Amino acid sequence: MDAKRSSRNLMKLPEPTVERLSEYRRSLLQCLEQGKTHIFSHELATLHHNTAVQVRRDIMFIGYSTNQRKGYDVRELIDVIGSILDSGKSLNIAVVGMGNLGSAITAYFLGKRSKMDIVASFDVDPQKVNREFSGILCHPMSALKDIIREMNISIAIMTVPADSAVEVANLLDEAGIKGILNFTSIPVKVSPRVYLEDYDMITFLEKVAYFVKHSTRQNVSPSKI
Amino acid sequence: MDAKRSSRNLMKLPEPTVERLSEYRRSLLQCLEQGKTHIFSHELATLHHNTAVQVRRDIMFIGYSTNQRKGYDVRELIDVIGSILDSGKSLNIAVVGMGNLGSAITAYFLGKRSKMDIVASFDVDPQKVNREFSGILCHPMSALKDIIREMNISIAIMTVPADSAVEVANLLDEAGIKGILNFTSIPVKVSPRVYLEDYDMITFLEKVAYFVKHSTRQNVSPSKI
DNA sequence: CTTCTGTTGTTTTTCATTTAACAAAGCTAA
DNA sequence: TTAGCTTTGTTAAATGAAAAACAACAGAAG
Repeated sequence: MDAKRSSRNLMKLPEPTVERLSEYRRSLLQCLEQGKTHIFSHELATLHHNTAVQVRRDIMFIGYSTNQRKGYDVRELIDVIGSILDSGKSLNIAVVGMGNLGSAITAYFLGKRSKMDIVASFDVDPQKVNREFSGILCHPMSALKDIIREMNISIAIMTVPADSAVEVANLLDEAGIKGILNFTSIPVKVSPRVYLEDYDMITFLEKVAYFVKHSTRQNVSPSKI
Repeated sequence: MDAKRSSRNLMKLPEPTVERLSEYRRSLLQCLEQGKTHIFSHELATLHHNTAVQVRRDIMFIGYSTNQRKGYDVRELIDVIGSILDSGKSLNIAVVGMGNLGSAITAYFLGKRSKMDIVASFDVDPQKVNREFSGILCHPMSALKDIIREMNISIAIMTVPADSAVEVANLLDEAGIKGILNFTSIPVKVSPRVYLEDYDMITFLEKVAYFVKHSTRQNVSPSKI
């Protein structure tokens, strides 16, 4: 069932692979800054706590290959991953809820990736409305639907208090948003049209706690070169 | 290979299962607040965008069962999940780096879970040292090793700037930390003894972006009841 | 009392992802 | 030039998780 992937990025990649590719790129960009032009599969593997085989397989997946044995060309690899992850049009993003977390995230993302731009933010607090946070203008909640349409925003980052999570999610859904990254600890329901990713930090912390307690586990597989 | 799991929580659970259990508990706690005493498998499933079968299988995994057909007893289920996730001693946590993100996270976690306490924070900035953030005292970076030992801290949340990530990770490693939740966009190396979870928000955002673009995908499986 | 419906618990099957094994090819050095 | 080492690319096996199918059982309704 090897559905032809001759021409790049036509096929849909499995979720874990997409995640890893994003991580690889992050490291590759860093390598570039340090003037590193080539990188071996096992180097990338070490950086991301998995195996060299896994890295090669991922890279094969996206159709890149080098015939050199000096490792992968960093620049080229970044471009190929980019052609998969960024494919085509760039997406506009909004941050909803400009509390501590919201403004931290806005500052954090700023200019980290082309092809993904935070273009607006929202809050109920009149103190915050019409102010800029990290250069991004904060709009009143009441304007949410209109602005999302006008500015062609397709992804929302939800950083509102728990008790308004459901309400806000509904608003976003109605406004025709395409994807939501939910930082709230509340599970929300949206129409199946919307891609929803729940991102609860407590869950991750509990995961770490669990494996710390059952600490026979290693975070690196022993077969790693 | 059904390795006996007669007595609860002896066996190590797979990572995805641990993640889901944590998420279930979050919703269950919410149900409790709303006065809901029983919950069906398909209700939990809807809340978490997976199937009723999956929920039942997870619950079976941890050895809980109800003979009633009124659904699971919310209170009991919370306790059983707790006995797995919180098993035994409670863990002390430190936040390293009290910038925007660090203080946001500190405030966010506050009192959300027993059995996991943020007990200290650290920063290089003299302006921040000796102040309290959300009731947690901020210590100078130089005291990191000592405090970690004194206060028996086993998990660190890393929210420092990118360029000091590696250095801080080494410090934590040397101090004998058991688990690290890395919010930095830099991959760090630690000894295999340490459980490391990288938590890059950009990766998640890129994942959402990818699947928004390839939007044939549904976020809920159609076979969900 | 019996039947029917709705829900759970377990086993089996299917599927996807990871791991391993192997083949090919380029650089290096003798 | 050739032998050997190192690294990649591909195919095949194994593992692990999700889905489906099925069995059991409690309560409701008639």
